[in-house]
Amino acid sequence: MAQSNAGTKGVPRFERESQILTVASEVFATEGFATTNIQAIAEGAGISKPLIYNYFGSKEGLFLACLERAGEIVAGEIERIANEDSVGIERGMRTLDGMFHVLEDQRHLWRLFYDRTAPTTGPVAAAVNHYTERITKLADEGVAELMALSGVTDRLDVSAMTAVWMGIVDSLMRWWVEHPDESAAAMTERSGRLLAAILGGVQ
Amino acid sequence: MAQSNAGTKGVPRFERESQILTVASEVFATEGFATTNIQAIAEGAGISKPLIYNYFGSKEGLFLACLERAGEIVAGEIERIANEDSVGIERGMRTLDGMFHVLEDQRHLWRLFYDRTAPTTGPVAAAVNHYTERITKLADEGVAELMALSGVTDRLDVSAMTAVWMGIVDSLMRWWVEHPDESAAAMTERSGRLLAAILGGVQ
DNA sequence: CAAATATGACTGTTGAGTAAGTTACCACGA
DNA sequence: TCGTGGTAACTTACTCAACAGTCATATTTG
Repeated sequence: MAQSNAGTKGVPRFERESQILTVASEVFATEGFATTNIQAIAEGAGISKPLIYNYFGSKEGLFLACLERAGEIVAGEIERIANEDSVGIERGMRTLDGMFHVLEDQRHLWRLFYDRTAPTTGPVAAAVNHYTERITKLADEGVAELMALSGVTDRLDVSAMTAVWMGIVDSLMRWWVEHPDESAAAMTERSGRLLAAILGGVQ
Repeated sequence: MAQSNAGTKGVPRFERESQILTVASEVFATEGFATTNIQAIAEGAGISKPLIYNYFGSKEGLFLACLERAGEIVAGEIERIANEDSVGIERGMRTLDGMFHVLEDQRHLWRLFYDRTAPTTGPVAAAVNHYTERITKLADEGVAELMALSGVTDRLDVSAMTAVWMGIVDSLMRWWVEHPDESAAAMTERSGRLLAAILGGVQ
């Protein structure tokens, strides 16, 4: 059969992989793993489906690669900030600021880890666990510190508060995705105003 | 062909529908619309797939019925509390308490409205919009009131804070699903302690 | 026996994954 | 500087399984 469109376009593997990952991360993060159509990713990247399978092996393999790239960015930044010497609310605000800055041009990446339709066993589940644990561990540590300042040490309370904190970050990220004109710096400032409003509105 | 298992089992339609909805809501809410297998719901309810199609027409029809049942419960309760006369943080805490109580035996229902894999057009999308708007409208109103106490009136700030507030409720619900032994009353008390910790931990 | 409740066994489509090949690039020898 | 062969990049056209949805038929109840 005539396959007149085949043949290399001179794009080296690494570059093509990275381009595919960019497209795939956005699609996976917005549609969810199960709903995502590999064909659509191929079209979005301007290539054919088999090339994706050549490079990533399977849909899971592709998703895994997306997770790893995103996970290193997010977990790396959170760990970097945890190693600074802020505590309590201050540490929370710095973490938010860090997230806004590293994810400014790829805001959706955060959502890759909150996908109910992703496989719950195998390497994907392992990677999700790995990164969420790295992130949750530091969140939990920060939250425990904050709560201790008010004399709360109950493990369940700390665990619930950690869930709430992660939920807050998640909400802000989602809100940010829907407001593409807002800069990272603007988001940091906004977060500060929201905090102040809570603290001031209680009387 | 011999279909020896057919024939009525004496369960009237309304009762069967309601039983199917209970099973379906839980599966849809935990797996997501796209990943959910109708066959699995049928097995969970101890009936066959065609019966579901007889009663609900399609997968979307079934999901829609779940949404409507859950939506009325949640939106109804939030509206009831909004008509009371609390404001600010107090109103937020009462809303939480209301949610914990009406959803105590069906905690996952809340998640039905946060499904990225649900259809984005047609009657399902319309229902999701209808209920999230009813809920968000009241949340936004409450949040605007709270923020006004601190002198914040910026629309974007209020909108972001509403997103955060809904995210907090969502996180607590999710945490609750993972801690089935906690009662509604315990959750309300816990929420109070978490709030106090934030307010106290800032100095 | 009419209507309601119920099912086994099918169809059709969608989409993950693959087989088999085509085309461009590049290092090397003459 | 011009073949030439090896390899990396790339595609068309398929297979196959899962699952939404349907059809024809069976059983019970009033």
